[in-house]
Amino acid sequence: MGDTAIVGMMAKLTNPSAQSKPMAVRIGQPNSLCAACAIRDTAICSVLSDVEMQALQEIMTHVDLPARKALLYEGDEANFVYNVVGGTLRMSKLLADGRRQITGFLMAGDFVGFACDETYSFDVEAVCETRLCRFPVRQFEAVCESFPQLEKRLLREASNELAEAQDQMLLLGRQSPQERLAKFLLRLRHRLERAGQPADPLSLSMTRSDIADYLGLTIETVSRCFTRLRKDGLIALPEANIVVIKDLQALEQMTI
Amino acid sequence: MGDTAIVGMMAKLTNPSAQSKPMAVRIGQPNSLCAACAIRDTAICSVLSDVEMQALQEIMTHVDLPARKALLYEGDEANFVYNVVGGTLRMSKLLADGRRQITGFLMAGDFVGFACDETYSFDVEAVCETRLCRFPVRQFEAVCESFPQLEKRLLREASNELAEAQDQMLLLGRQSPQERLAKFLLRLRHRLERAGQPADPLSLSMTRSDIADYLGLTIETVSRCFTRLRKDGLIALPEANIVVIKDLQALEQMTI
DNA sequence: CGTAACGTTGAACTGTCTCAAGATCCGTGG
DNA sequence: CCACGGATCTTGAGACAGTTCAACGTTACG
Repeated sequence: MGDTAIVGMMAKLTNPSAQSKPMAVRIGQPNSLCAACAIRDTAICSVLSDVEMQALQEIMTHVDLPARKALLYEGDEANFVYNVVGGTLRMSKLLADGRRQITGFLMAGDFVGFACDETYSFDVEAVCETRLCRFPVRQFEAVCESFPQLEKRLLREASNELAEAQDQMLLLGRQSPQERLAKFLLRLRHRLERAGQPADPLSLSMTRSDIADYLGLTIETVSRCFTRLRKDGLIALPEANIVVIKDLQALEQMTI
Repeated sequence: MGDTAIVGMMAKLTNPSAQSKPMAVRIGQPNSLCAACAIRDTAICSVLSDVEMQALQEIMTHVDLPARKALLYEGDEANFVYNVVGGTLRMSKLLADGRRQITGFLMAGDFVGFACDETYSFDVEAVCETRLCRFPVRQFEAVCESFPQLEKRLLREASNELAEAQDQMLLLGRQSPQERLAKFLLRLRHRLERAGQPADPLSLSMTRSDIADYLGLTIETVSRCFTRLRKDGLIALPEANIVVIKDLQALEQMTI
């Protein structure tokens, strides 16, 4: 019974086209069982045994966000760290005049909250309906003390993000709009596959504006690039948010 | 006696204008004393006591690189991690046709070798004469097991780099050439200050080509931006590689 | 059915790149 | 000591890619 509810929730969270009324931010006290969680084997929790996980579960609460709602803002005190359970978020930075750069999309299994300061250095907002589990950072650190493999896993996670960030710098600094979009689609595909979500008809949860701010382009350029890839037969676009990859090799060739 | 030699070495390494004949790669077996090292209190070693540091020192060897020599290439087996003792290196990624993006400059106190794979995902080359200390990654991990504060320090280091990477994405994706150069100069100033090196007349160890590949621009655009900043009175350029910041506030204002 | 958000397309503009030439600095060798 | 060649940096002119501005189409929703 409880399980079906979770499954239903996850179905909605992982399928962006299944829209529903935005609900208020909900902080769930009644913890669902971590052992049965969808990201049990992919998130940082995967390095803990079911018994060890008790310690995490005790300090964990759920956060549910409707689409477009912010989880945290740059400058906020970094009091919590999170795991994404389902849905998609965008991490971004702003300039004074409103220019925005999205530094990454966060999806099921991702860790949120690497902070070098007392405060976050970025905004995080939900792209679509999203669920996270939340840990008070102090207590989380205490759990890390007990389980060194958790800290090691965090370091692996950070190293991964660092490598991705470097790849994104290459994209932003030296690749053409076409190449950027191709890389974006391939990454998204890879990311969804890894999260065990449908990736053949790629379903985009983010808008053209989000993609543009991620790729360092304007929405018009992004749109033109989609059209170009479609006309060249590399992709199909049954709907604006549904991408079918028709020539994987050609796409991959573009990004090298 | 040994100490004076080290001091002399460091003077050369930290002052890019003090050029000397390029020497071959030298891997020093006779370890200088870590306790007396210039980066003892800024690098990751700072979390270890002199006694604890013995464990690191035992597995450490020095590497000396002449300018332009590579330390490692993308795809190499990630068998070592490093600390930069003195000098400057560039970390970069290449596309098949030779386009290059420099993802960061490494200076005294920086850690090298965050790898999410069995292999490095970037090139690292010396910009000027450089010294590093090198640790076999397996043995380094073993030392980490013994001293959990070391792993914690690494995580802090990675989180820092991640925040810098995100700021660089903002720069590459959304800032004008002028803003990019201003930000670069301020960062370099900050970085040198932190490393305890002279930062008032800013002495650039990297070429215009390096700066261009770091900022996602061409060398011509970088040159024009230098000229523009000079004509606007924000900086002075007594030599091409010496920058005097004349209006710090105006520069800072540009980057926000 | 009307409005608002989102996406696409076209035309003109503009900033950066490309290409080319000249200036400067450095180490080398006559 | 000076001439030379190479590397680096600067500057200019023209080309072009991506942005800006504007209009239109589509979809979702009250």
